[in-house]
Amino acid sequence: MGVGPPAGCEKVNVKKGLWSAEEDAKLHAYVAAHGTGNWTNVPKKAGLKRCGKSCRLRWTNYLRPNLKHEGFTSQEEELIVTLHATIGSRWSIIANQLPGRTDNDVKNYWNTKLSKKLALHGIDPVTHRPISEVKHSITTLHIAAATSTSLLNNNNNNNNNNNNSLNRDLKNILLSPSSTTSTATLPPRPGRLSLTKSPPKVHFRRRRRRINSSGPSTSLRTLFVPRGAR
DNA sequence: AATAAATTCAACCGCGGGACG
DNA sequence: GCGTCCCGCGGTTGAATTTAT
Repeated sequence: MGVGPPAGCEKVNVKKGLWSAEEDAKLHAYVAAHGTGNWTNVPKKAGLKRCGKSCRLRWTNYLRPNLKHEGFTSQEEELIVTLHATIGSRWSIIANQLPGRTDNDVKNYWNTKLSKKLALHGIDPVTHRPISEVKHSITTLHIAAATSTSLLNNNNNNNNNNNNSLNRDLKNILLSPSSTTSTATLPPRPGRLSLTKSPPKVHFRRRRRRINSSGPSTSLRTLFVPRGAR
């Protein structure tokens, strides 16, 4: 898995980069005639020098009908912030709540606008807590790190066993520069799934179900089901 | 007007995981 | 159970565009 390029993407003459209007028209015409499904074969059948993955992305993020291409409304903004505070960067789930928006749209909008907007208002965009509160947590963490370092140094004197690497890793986590700018090592906030960039996927897992549609092809539906459920 | 810096966003990448033979 | 195919996701990149100097 994940070894080498996806099928159809290994050719040297496969085009990359921005799509031309002509390519868009070809893809649009193909999907209109045959529907979506098995993207691997789409480039060949549609007469495109692209890999299937690129075609799928172009379709889902840009050409698909009913997509909104105008700016986000304040209501949409509010919903994104609320959902991000609850479930973190699960862009596809957030986008599902916003008709006409793609996960890529939402992700880009968050990264370029909303996170900065929140920071401007003194809200940490990762934790959604006031930045002053987060800074206090970081200071506390630094004190804890210093204490840990001191303890580790004492315990490791004349001791060259396997625990050294374990302690070194612990030190690295506690003392890493990222811990001063990120809350990844802070304890989870009650009522939230996680504080990390990608909340742990213990609550949901993606399941795809092949469904028979009335259209010219079958397609897959993504479902989110609790872990352990079949 | 020139150009450097910042911003935007479409597209790419790598990976996880379901379907299926 | 295993291997392969394929799709979808989140993170990242970089070209195009805009803004600042």
